[in-house]
Amino acid sequence: MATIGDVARAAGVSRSTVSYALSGKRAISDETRRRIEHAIAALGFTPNAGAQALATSRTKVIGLMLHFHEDEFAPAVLQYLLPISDTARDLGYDILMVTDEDGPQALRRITQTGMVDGVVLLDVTHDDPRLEPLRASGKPGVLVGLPNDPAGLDVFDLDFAAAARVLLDHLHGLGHRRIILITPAQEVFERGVSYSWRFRDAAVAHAARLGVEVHPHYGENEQPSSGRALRAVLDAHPDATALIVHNDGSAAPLPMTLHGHGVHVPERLSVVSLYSQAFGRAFSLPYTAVDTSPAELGRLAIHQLITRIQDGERAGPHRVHLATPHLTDRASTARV
Amino acid sequence: MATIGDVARAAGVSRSTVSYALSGKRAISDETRRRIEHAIAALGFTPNAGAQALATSRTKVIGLMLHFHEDEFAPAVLQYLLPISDTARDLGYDILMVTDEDGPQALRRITQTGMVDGVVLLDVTHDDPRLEPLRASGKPGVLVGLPNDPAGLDVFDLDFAAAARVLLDHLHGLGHRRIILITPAQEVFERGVSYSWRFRDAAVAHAARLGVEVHPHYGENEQPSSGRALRAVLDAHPDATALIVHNDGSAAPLPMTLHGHGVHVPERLSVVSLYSQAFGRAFSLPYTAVDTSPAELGRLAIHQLITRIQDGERAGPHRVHLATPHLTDRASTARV
DNA sequence: CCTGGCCGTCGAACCGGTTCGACACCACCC
DNA sequence: GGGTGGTGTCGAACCGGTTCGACGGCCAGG
Repeated sequence: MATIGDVARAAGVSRSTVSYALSGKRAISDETRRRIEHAIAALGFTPNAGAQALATSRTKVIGLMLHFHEDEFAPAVLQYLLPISDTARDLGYDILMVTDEDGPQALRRITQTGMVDGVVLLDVTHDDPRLEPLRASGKPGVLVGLPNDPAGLDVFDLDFAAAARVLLDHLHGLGHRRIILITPAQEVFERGVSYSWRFRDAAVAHAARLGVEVHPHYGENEQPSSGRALRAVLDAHPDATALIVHNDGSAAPLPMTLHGHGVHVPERLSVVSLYSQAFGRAFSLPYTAVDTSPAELGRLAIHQLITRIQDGERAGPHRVHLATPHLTDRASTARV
Repeated sequence: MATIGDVARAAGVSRSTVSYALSGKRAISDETRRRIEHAIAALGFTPNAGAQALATSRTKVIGLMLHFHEDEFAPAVLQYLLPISDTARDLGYDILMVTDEDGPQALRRITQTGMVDGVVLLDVTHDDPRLEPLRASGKPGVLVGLPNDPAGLDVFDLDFAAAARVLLDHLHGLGHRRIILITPAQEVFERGVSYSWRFRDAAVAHAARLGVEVHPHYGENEQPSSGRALRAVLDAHPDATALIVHNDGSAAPLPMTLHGHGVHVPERLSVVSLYSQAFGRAFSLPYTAVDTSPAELGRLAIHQLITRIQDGERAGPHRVHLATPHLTDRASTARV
């Protein structure tokens, strides 16, 4: 593997001149630049990442921390991965994907060794144990998921409370007054993933204001328990006219579940949910839903992170960005 | 951030002594080791990854190259990600995840800059353009997916031809003589993903040997086209008694599709497929199927890669490992 | 008592980049 | 004609580790 010294020798200049030609931080004569470029092409020179990192304390790598939990639906996480990776690459950064069981320790490892310039945390919980080591590391960090105290970090998440109100308003406008809500699994609440209660509590509160009955029930993540649970809930509320599903694991098999129970949508039951376009396409979900736009959030998160990596203090105060939910009407709701 | 020099000073020894205490490559007295460990704990020292990489030409990072294609079902790729990441971490390696559009160039970037010690390629095609730059890089590489010429690289994949025979034998044993085969989408064949024709061609050949009719049809990846296509195929072969589905995108919505068409399994139609346990669970698939065991393949691939990184030549000749398929009977087949 | 060998430690060189200060050269201006 | 300023290049130091050769001290063996 050719080094910058080899290039310098081939071009008949010093190593520093080659470095400046590459970085453009000092002026280089056309003639010299030409010879250097020639030598680089001839030798197939590529700067060594380790040496560059050592000299500049910059690695051009971003850490992406995620963890697949038993209680959550794996394909859901995937939707964030790709946009984050693609956006980072467009901006010249690579992604170090970390899925360790022990998040805080893994975080310390990648930050303190200087492997990464910044970190994205996915699936952040209310009292996430990764936040403290992240702050202590001094590296820029951006969160997907809203914690209790996001001080010193940037947050990008959907405004789940607003999403609840949008969906309720939609159903209320069509005359629905008795509504079933399938929430994330109980373990998700217990793990402290705040979107679970941000949505549910806002739904309950808004329902009270509208004079609507909302009956929340914990969803399950896998079939067939998910289907059985849903049937039990439907049976328990025979007079309910609408269903809100806030649970990927329950939404994915929903068409089959409802069909299996002979429930016609929207004639017998109006159904609304929350999921991304990609998710809906993969699982063929035909429901009116709030778009959770993971691609959009991932893009924003990476842009913010890289701005902070490159501009430091000048990037301004830390932000909590809660994206405004948008409803996509797919005609799965009807007037009562 | 504390450096090895700071530790040396605090412990009253030289930098090299600290290095040897850390690596264990030379003997260190108990007394000195104690002082060094003390200093390390007090200063919170962690060796700098860039410096270490520069000095040793080892990064303890593995490149993982994948790409999400339009014509393939996203959740399928995910199944490989986690086991690969977990296994690597267990063995002390981190994962650099690369999803670039331009695979060969991305591969050159991560190998020639010395960012990674080795590379895993997912979803390898018959004539994969990433193989040549990978070989040229001189870094160990392991493939998931069987290419035309795997010289110099290790391959881990399911034996799809054997899988076809296992499934056909199973159906043949139950008396089925007219069988529909849903293959991967046509674009997958055209992209050169060899498992598509390895399975189909073996099925056709084996069927001829058994005296069974097999009718292959390209599947689609998304609903509702996938369902429509299936119905058309079923109508075209009204006398078929069994269905083999070799297509994640068609398998995922299969229960709903069949249910929607009023096809009872296994009374009216015996159904077999190929998918992993995790995939089947996520999509609630109740079919007798060959287990594609992505977790197992991922684990093996990483172990082999790391052996090769650490042992070089001594790791022995390159292997093409085609895993023997195993059938999990879920009672979705019946005697004719 | 001397010698040989092992043990534990040190200093220096090296890995491959970046960056600072110095300086030669030239044009320009007064 | 001498000072000024800008341009282009160089050498040296530095980033933070690893590793090689050297060496002093100690113990065992002859």
